[in-house]
Amino acid sequence: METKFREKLSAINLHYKIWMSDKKDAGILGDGKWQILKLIDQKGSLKAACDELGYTYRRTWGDLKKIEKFFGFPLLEKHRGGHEGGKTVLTEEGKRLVNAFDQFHASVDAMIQKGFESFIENLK
Amino acid sequence: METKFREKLSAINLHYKIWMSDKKDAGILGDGKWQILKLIDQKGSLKAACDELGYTYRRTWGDLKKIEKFFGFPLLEKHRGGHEGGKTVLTEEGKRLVNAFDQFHASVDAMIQKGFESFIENLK
DNA sequence: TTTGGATATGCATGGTATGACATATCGTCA
DNA sequence: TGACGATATGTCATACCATGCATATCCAAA
Repeated sequence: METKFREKLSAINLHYKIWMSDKKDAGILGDGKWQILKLIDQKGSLKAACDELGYTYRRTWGDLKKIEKFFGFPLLEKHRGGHEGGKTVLTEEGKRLVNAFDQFHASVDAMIQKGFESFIENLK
Repeated sequence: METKFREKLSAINLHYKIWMSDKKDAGILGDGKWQILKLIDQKGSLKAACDELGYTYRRTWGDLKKIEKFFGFPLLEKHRGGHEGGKTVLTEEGKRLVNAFDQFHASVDAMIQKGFESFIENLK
């Protein structure tokens, strides 16, 4: 089947976002916070993680505050002071959350890609 | 396994968005346009569809213009004038696009829900 | 040939998200 | 014990986008 769509299909880029919210739809965890949590733990520093991802410290700090407020317990071990200025790593719960989201995301990634390919086929 | 997360898990709502864009990341088709396209065809009217979904006519009109500009051919048959003021229905291509997105969305819906349940289980 | 209601489009404005800036606090190590 | 650099937090400016308002255009039916 030849359709008018054919020549445009390769110009289409697929995007998607998954996130979780509380009852009031205030964002809790999404791709952004997930990434930054992972990188914070890897680098041992909130600031360093922000710098690398190009996020502002101010904003990220607010995001992390929200997610911890929602759960009611810390996901991060934050330390101020010291010669290095401070450091931040994930708590056990933080690691658990990130790992769960890792798995979720990986399974969704694969499926969405497959579904998108079918979508394109259907338009050919 | 009993974790600190347990009591909060039921308060978490899952959301996701799928959309397509051109190379410049200008939105082409997403949940909003998909819904409105379907409803326009059903109602035979752009205005009626906007009213029902609570979208502004002004905005929706702009959205539809973008998607048609991207594809380079009409997805809608728009008629002005007449006693009824005018009417709008999908072209063959419009229907084809909506149907393809219908299928895509349905398959993703089911899969994401399943993945989310596993995510919750992992946190228990 | 007039009327009515939907399509079509420009523009002004106001609210919100975001970033930029400022500054306080902390604690370890040299 | 003082200096350093990261954590922690308030505030203000602004850029963006959604919304609303206004208005032009069209044509079938009465």
